[in-house]
Parts: sequence; structure tokens; C-alpha cells
Amino acid sequence: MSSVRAIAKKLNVSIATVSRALNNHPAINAETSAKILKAANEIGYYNSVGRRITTNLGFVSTSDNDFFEYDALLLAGVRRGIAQHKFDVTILSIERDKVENESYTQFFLRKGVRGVIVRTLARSRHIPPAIAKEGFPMVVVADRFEDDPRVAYISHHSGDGSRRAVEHLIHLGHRRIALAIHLERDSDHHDRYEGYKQALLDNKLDLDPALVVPVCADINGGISAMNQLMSLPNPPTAIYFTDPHTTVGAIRRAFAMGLNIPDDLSIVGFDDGDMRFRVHPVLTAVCQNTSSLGQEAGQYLAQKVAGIVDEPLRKVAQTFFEVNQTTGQPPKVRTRVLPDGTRMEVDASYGS
Amino acid sequence: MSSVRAIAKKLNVSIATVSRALNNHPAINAETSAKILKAANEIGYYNSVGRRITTNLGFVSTSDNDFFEYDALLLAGVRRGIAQHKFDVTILSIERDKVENESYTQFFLRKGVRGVIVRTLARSRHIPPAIAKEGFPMVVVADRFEDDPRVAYISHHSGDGSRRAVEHLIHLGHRRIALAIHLERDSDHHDRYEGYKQALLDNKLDLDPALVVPVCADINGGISAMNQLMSLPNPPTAIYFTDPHTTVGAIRRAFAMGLNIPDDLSIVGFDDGDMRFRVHPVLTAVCQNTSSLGQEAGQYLAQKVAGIVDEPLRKVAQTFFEVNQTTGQPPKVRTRVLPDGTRMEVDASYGS
DNA sequence: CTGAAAGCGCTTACAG
DNA sequence: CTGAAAGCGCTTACAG
Repeated sequence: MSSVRAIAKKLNVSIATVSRALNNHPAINAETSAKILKAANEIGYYNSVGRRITTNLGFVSTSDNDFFEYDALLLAGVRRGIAQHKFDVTILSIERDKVENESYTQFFLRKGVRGVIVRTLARSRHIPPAIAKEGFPMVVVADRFEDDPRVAYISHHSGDGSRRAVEHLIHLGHRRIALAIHLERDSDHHDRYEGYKQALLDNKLDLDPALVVPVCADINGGISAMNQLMSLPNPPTAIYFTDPHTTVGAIRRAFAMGLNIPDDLSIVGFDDGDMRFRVHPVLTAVCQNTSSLGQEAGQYLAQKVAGIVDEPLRKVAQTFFEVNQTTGQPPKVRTRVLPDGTRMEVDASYGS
Repeated sequence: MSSVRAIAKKLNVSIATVSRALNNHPAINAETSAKILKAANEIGYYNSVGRRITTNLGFVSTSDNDFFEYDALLLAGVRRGIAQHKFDVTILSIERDKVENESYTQFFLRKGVRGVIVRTLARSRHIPPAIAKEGFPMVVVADRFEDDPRVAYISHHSGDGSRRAVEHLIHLGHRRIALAIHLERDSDHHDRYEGYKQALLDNKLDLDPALVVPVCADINGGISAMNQLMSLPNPPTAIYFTDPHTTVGAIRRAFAMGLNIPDDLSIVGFDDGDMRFRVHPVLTAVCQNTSSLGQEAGQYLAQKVAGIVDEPLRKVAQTFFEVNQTTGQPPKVRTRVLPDGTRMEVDASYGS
């Protein structure tokens, strides 16, 4: 057993003295204190009751999946947002640790957090309303819950940015504009699809279903989207990729196909952080500032827990569209690239 | 005040019943429990004494800097490493929160963690030996403390990988091989410099100080290294960049200079994760698996805290060298690029 | 600077 | 399923 009593007995001091050493009380002999702390570490002491930590917030994933770059950007922001209030953040997983019949409140109290920042997936969107119903301090980050006024959230709306991106392509003269979009249509990706559709509609262009390809949100997704789209009899002259990793995969694949960007093909990417500056050519992209999303979420939650705010945060930040080097006018002569690498010019009868 | 007593009084139940509801005790009426939990959230209850969380480990930064990609990779690994033991991880900052006159042990106990994974900077390398001296369970990740046998650590040694990278360039025929290296020479970057030197020495090549440039570890560092090196009267035919972001910046700058990689210039990069696959051409690089470093650190610490291991972990993992598309034979005709963009062929009288 | 003792907030056998 | 009461591990005025 590791208790103040055990340490006190071992060193022939009172439990009061042990407690003072452990709590860095000013009125204690430095040598006594050092002796006690040394014994505490030897005996493997940990405070099993005493005053509990009251400065912890949870960064909660609803599934027990890995921790990705996007989460890291959010977390970096959260840390900045809670720094002023001197809160700490503990990473928790509902899927891994919540036991059955335990309410969310019980789970969070058991983990010692006073408020939670929640990340959702398409299949875990039932969780935030349940937490909100219980009344535990919470904010969802990077998802929207417009139907439930009790759920606090902050997220991006990428519809407008997406629409402007596609309009930019149209104004450059593009008529066959493809969309490579995440398989799992969460609210974010739904926005991007809507923005794409809206821009076509506003400009009286038909939506060709062959130009909308669902992809995995990784490098290979970008590669396979390129293979699929560029081998069409009537390939696109521009593609909008709605995910940073697919964009990067697509750029790589374009080079391998011998296509010049943007001379042979225009590409609009998507950027959560600063990926657009890491590739050549620098990406024209729909961008969002992920870490500032985390920062606002953290700030709100800290204030909520501190009792400074009460009204739930319900904010949708806009993405922005940044023109860089991967978009230009459509090519005079279009190239089709077959799966085996064969390149052929596209029949002029296919019209713009 | 938020206490079991306050809730009990409000709802006319005993504090025992409140305690049971809060702890998800099986023998409790579901309605009573729900009522109590609802009141707990309304009143802002948090357990201020009770049984303390005993499953928290700290991921501790010694400075209060931001949370970078590298930290995110480590943290993702740590989470995998501690998953089996069901530990959670709290992110702590010594610089932000440790008060003066408080020992490290006191600080960590106050934060409620039972062991810590520590990240160091060049200026905070005095901290791990101090923690080890106190006896608090700790492991340093991504730094070495060979002189102090009490300090547990796991890190990479990039000397061998670096030497092999430079040898690869020499075997391809390169004789003027530059090194762009981090300004702050921590143990990692020292290894890379030594590997570079060793390869030159083993192959009887002189080290030209003009070819060793210190850079900031970001995209701009890569850009300025390119500007500096390629404008030399006798520019290199190959460059080894010891950081992922400088590498990526260099690739971008090479394109902007109109240089073909690897035809005009060979580049060896450095990769912590999967950056090498995100650029075109895919990077030939010295690579390390950062998240598995975190995983091993987490695993060790969990076992240390659980009392399963006692001997401090002291492990140095090797980096590996991966040949991809950015290295080739040196160019027949070398190009020098002046700061204003002027390109000129290098006088043939300059050596092979 | 230290100890004996009161007391806090919680948990948990025990009784019903 | 609930309450009265004992008890745990800690902290902290008070006394010296």
C-alpha cells in the first residue's frame, strides 16, 4: 500500500509532515521534504484520495481510432485555447473505456475531466446529443448539430469555398470539371459536393455523374481518382479534390502520367493546415484553419467550465479559397491517359 | 459548493445513494440514478476528493512551445503503446505549470500522473537527469542520455542512415555533396553531421565548409539553403537535407529554379513519417519511424508503472535509408543559379 | 518546523 | 434498493 501513513511510519515522522512535503508546503524543512519525496518515489506513492485535479479537460474521440494529423492540428489549437485558464487536456476514448450502463457523465467524472471536446465520425453522431442531454460541459469540434440546440459546436462550412473554387475554374474557361470526394459523406464533405453542384448550376453547366468519383481520403485515393478520371473517353480539364492527402496523391500521379500542372490539367486541392505550400506547384486550394477551430473550442469550454459563459457555442466558420499555381486555362489539346500509360489526344468532337 | 452532500440535500436522498449513482453502482434504481446525475451536472459537480484516477500518464513538454507534427506522431504511438494497459495520457508543460521550489515529483503528483514521457530541447536537457534522480517513473523519447544510467530513453540514431545516404550519392558518382543541417545541433542532428563526415572520409573526399549550411527546420530553411548553395561558383551536384520540411522546401525551390530532380541535382531528404510519398518525385530519404518510437516509450512506461519492469529502457533505434526518385547520376553539365534567377553553366575547370 | 487531533468528502459493509 | 454509520486517506488549524 502506498499512503501517507506508510511513508510516515517508514521515516518516523507524522502523516501531517508527509502531507506537507507532498504538497510543497512552505513551512517544511528542506531535508525532511527531500527525504519524504525520495521515499514516496521508492514506495511508488500516488495520491489515491486527497484533493482531486480540477483542471483537466478531455479531448475525446468517439471511436478508438488512431490519432491523425487533423487531430494533431485541433489539439495544438485546443492547447492554445485553454492555456490562459491553465487547464490541461487528457486524451480519452469512449469506445475503448466507457463501460456499458455507465452514463457519459459517469464516464467523464471517473476519468476526472470537467468538460470535453468531442470528435465525431459519421457513425458516432448520436453521442454529442446524448452528452448534451445529460448536461455535461461539452463542445463538438469539426461537426455541426444544427437540429439540437443543446449541442455546442464549432465547425467549418466548406460549401462557399468550394463553390468559389469551381467558379474560379469556370471563369478560367473550364467546362469539364471533376470532383473527387470522400467516400464517407460527413457534413464537411456534403458541403463540398453542394458547393460544386451550385457552381455548375449557377453557370448553367450540367453535372456529369462520370466526373464525380468517390475516393478514400489518402494518397492512394488521389492516385486512383486520377487513373479513373484521366482514362475517360472525355476526361476533365480540371479536378477538385476535397481532401489534402488525395490532392497530394493526385499531383504525384499527374507528374507520373507526364501531365503538366496546370498546363495540361488544373487542380484545386483542399488544405487543413499548410500542406499546400509543401508541394510543387504550390496548390490552389480551399483552405481551413484547423488549429484555430481547436483554439476556439478550447477557449469556449474553459469559459463554460469556469462559469463565465452559459449559452452553447454554435459557430460555423467559413473556409477560404486561395489561388496559387495549380490552376490555369484549360489546355487547347486535351490528353487522355489509359490505365496502361498510353496517351492519346481527345477527339475534338468532344466539346467544351 | 459541489459535493455529494449538496446533491443529497437537494434531492432528499442520502449521500450514500448519491455516491452510488456517481459510481455506477449496480444496486441502484435507474430513475434515482438519472435524477442524481442530472442534478450533478446542473450543480456543476466534480469529485473533489474521492478515489483518484490512477491510470494517467503525462506526455510532458519541457518548454511551452506548440505541438508539432513530430509530437503528434510520437503521441499517436504512445497511445498505441499504452492501450493494452488502458492508461490515458495527459499533456503537460513543465515551463507553463511547474512552480518554483516544487520538485518534479511534486509537480507530477499534483497533476495526477503516475509516470511521464518527456520531450526535450537542447536547452532543457538538464531536466530528465533531475527527474531520474528523484526516482519518478519516466522515459525520455527522441533524445539520448548515455552518460546518466538512471535516465530511461528511446531515440533514433541517424548516423548510419546518413552515412549510407551520402555513400549512395558517392557511388552514383557525386563528388560535391552538400549538407543542409538544423541550426540547433541536438543529438539527432549531430549524428547526421557525423554520418556525412564519415562517408566523405571513408571515400577520401574533402569536406568543403562552403557546402555545409545551417538552416531553420522549415520550408523557408530549405528554400534559402537552395539559394545559397546553387549560387556558389562551384555548386553541389547533390544535397542532403536533414529535416523533412527543409527537404520539401528545397524540392519546391528546385522546381522554381527550373532544375530537374534528379537530372540536374540529386536530393536526399529526411522523413519522420510519410512525407516522402507526398511529393513528386518521391523522395530518396533517410527515414525513421517516429510513431513506433512513441509506442515503445509508452509500452515501457506502462510496464514500469505497473511494476512489471524495473531496469531503465535505454534503446537507440536505427534509421533506414530508402532510395526513391530524387537521386541519380550527377549531371554532365552543371548549372549555377544566381539569386536573381540567372542561370549559367559551371566552368568545366571546376573539378569532378 | 513539527505533531496530535479535528475534520472533509467520499465510499462501503451492514441492516433493513 | 436505500440509509445510518463506520472508516479511509488526506489536509489543516492549533499548539508548541
